[in-house]
Amino acid sequence: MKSRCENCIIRQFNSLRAMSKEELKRVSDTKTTKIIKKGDPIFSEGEKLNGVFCVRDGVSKLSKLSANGKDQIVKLASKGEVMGQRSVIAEESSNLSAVAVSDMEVCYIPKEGIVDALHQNPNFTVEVLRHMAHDLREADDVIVNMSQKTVKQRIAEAFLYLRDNFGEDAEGYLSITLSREDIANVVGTATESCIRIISEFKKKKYIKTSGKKIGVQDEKKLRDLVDGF
Amino acid sequence: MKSRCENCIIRQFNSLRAMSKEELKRVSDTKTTKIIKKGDPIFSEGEKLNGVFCVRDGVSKLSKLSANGKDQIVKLASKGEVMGQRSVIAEESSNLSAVAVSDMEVCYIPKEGIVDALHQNPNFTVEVLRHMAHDLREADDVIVNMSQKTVKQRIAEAFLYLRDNFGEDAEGYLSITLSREDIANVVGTATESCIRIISEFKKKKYIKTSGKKIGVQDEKKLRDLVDGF
DNA sequence: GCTTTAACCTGACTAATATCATGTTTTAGG
DNA sequence: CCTAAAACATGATATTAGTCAGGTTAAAGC
Repeated sequence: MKSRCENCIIRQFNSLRAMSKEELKRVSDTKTTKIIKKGDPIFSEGEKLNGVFCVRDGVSKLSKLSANGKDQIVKLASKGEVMGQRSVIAEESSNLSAVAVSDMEVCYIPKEGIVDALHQNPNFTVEVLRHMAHDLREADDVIVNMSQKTVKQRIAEAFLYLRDNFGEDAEGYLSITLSREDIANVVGTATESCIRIISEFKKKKYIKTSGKKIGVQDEKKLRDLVDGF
Repeated sequence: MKSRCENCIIRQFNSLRAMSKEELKRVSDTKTTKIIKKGDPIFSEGEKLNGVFCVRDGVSKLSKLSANGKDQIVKLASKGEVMGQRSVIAEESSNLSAVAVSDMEVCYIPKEGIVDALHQNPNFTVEVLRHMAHDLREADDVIVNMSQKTVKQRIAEAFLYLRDNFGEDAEGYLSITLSREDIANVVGTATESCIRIISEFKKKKYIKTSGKKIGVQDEKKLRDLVDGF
């Protein structure tokens, strides 16, 4: 049994909510749902995308390979986010790779349904535009953080960001579990430096760990650090 | 005598070209043209924008203040570029400040004409969307550069970027003249470090200078440096 | 359950870059 | 034209973060 986009609550979180009944029906008829295992790729940098991916469950990292062979994670996409929009809209091959960070369920939507709606339904287009404007603002903020904050500050900020955007479990650990290497690739540092700073934070009781899980323990201290106190 | 948007060649470079005759007429009727002196602000971070600014001549730096008091320049806008779009679309106050880097002529276009066109003319909306998708890709590239490249590489890249995007004069100097501090703020480094590296490049004959003007002299060496050779 | 591999961790060293101090040149204003 | 301020420049030093090398622990495959 295939579920319908019309009934998908995920839609409430993204631009698809601005689609008309008919547009949504078409999208639903052409979409395919995929199960993706943790660690598996969804698409790769340079690949021509013929559709977008709507995340129903799990988290994906969107990264770009740098000249020195390191992956810079530019965004983490979770429930409700649409991946590959930018490339489809700009009619360019993807500038990012997407890899599942946890087990995922995503819907693949062929671009035709999206592109046609963009040209015919201004409400939908404006909605997509708003989303992209938001992403652009976030990107500006990241640029400033990268150039003006220390690695320590960026790691502290990353934990707060992960907690605020992905939540925490009953014991106060982050719902999202990233490897140290992934965290390093989010903040743009060497894995060893990242591990060292995590150890330091743990020693200072800013955070707590349990296996791979990490939990924010002293929000204020972390925030002060980020703000430069 | 007031010039009309319909006849403005600048329009060819931006999303306004996708507007209908009527929409353009309205924009032209409500716009005002301003002369802005080098160093003068156009708008500031946090300010609520009630319109966008279309650059007719000159260059503006778009920057964001970081916690440690430094300005990070996120973009340089020149002829044909529209500033403030993002904020107007997202209906947020501006996340960036705009300051004239050279004497400028800009047209201020009240947002109503833009917003209404966005909701009524899908071609225009898609055109704006494409532009923003492009900007977002560039932002991703900047993030990777910031985190993965050395200051030296970023400065080398900046000179090549400035030449490719703003051109050079008959003697081979960059058409755009930035202070050392501005260059430092583009690449996200300390002014002293920037000056030092410029001196080094000059000594190695990668670039030449004449007063404040800088010219690319050895493109290949600069490019090799950027690419990590 | 054992073995292999990947992830995590720590120390020592090095390279890159920021900061501070100070001097010189250029530019702008009266 | 003169003077003050801003921009440019360079040296010395301190700090940050990257790299290399060697471990330990945890996880995955046979």
